[in-house]
Amino acid sequence: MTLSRKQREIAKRHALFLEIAENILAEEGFHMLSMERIAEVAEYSKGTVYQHFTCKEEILIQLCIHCMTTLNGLFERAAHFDCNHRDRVIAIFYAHQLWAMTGNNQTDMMMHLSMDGVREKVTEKSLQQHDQLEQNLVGLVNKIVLDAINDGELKKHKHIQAPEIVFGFWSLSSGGQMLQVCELPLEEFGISDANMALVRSLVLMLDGLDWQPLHNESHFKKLLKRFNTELFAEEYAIACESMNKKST
Amino acid sequence: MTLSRKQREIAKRHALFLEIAENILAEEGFHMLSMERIAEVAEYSKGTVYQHFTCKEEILIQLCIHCMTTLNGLFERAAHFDCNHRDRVIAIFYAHQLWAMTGNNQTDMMMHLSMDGVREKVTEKSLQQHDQLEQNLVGLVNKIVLDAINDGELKKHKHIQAPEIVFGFWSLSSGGQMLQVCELPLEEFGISDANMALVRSLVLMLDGLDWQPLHNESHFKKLLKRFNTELFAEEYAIACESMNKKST
DNA sequence: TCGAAAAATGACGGTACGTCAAAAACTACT
DNA sequence: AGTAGTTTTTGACGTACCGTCATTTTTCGA
Repeated sequence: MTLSRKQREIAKRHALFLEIAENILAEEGFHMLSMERIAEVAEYSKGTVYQHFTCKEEILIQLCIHCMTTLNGLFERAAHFDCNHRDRVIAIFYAHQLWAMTGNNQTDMMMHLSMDGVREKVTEKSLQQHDQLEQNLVGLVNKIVLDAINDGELKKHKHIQAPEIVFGFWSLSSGGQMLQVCELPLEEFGISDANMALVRSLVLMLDGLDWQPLHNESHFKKLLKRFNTELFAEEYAIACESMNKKST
Repeated sequence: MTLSRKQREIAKRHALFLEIAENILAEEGFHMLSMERIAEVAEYSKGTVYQHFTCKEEILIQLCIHCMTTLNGLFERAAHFDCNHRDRVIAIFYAHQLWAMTGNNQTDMMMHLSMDGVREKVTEKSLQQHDQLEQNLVGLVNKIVLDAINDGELKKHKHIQAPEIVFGFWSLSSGGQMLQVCELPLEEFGISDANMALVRSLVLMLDGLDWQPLHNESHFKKLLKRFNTELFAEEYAIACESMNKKST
């Protein structure tokens, strides 16, 4: 019992540190995140922070793991939505966009993680967790593609296999988010709603694959509405709120 | 005259510093790049390096500008290749992939640039140069899309305009490169040739747009061959060499 | 209440950034 | 050539952050 209470306290502080780190990241950006600062805000000393995280990068990857777990949940939900496989892919893609809008700087964080020198410094355990989650996310989409082929929605292509299709989706989505994160003047380029542009690009790919059933515009609009009201009602609200805050 | 000689010397050293920075970046990664190290390798003192670059970030953006100038050249060539508009888009996309394979860590570099805190620190002049180049690159592709619409290759879509289409291409390409740069085990996911997967994804988007004339496989193969032997013969050779070196 | 074990602390060594006063090199004029 | 004035180069310095570890403080059972 005593031990357990102690453990609970430690876990709580662990979460506290992560939360503080996330706040700093969201409000002041990555370059302002430092161990000293976390310790200061948490009113602990640096050494204590180091008892929870072997290094700065370890905090980063644990935040990422947290993010990806959320994302995994969203994807799972989308993958089991009551619709055909084609629309499920769109649902997952949409979930990714929604997620990026929801939290602050989450995409940014993920980008930093994939940068040079991070994977080398991080705990083996965290690395495995991270890679496992990544596998899950990709696997989920991959399975839908395969299911679609099995169920006849999608014809097998000679020159592009399921994993390559998934890679294409993944590139489109994460690339689009990256471009949004770096302070590009997208409006100047003539893009008012980047996320919608990305979803429509995805649809282009699906159409290019001749993935049945093809949409007409009204079906597509209805589908989006279902996402916002049924599947991701809560997330949609948060995303809207978050967007409003930004423009204020 | 005297002044001019001086200026030439300064320009030469400027280039030297940039070259050294590029080498360090390519061989040891971003986290090993430091002003001290550049000075040491160049056999100058730190202060002298700071006379050329106001800060570390300034070196980064100037390297990026150099990269983007090269890229701009490739894109220009591709945009005037003797073929239809559809194939020109593919040529530009292909150029981007080839470029990423050519140099070392160029994509990596560009990613670092778009990260938080860099744009704030950098010279106004460099920033403008960079943004101008970016505008050029995007504008080039945008123009091809518009031309294709004018020439009847591509029908105007109600719900996705030219800039959004370009944004889709851009996301796909840069996202794909990002995923390759972070040390993802793409083979494990079932992807043997990521760049080909990306090009094929692009073709899916074009097909989805019903951008005429549609390809059959043999046309596509021939087109790629033309890129490798006519349009980008030199770059293709360098890219192959670079790939071999990596696998050694 | 006490003493051993566990936890928290912050001084310390190290690295890198960016600055600036002093030293060195260069120029032009006598 | 010698010298005075200007420009360039230098590296020591102040600051910030990382990660470590000996010392101090707290905890907890006897």
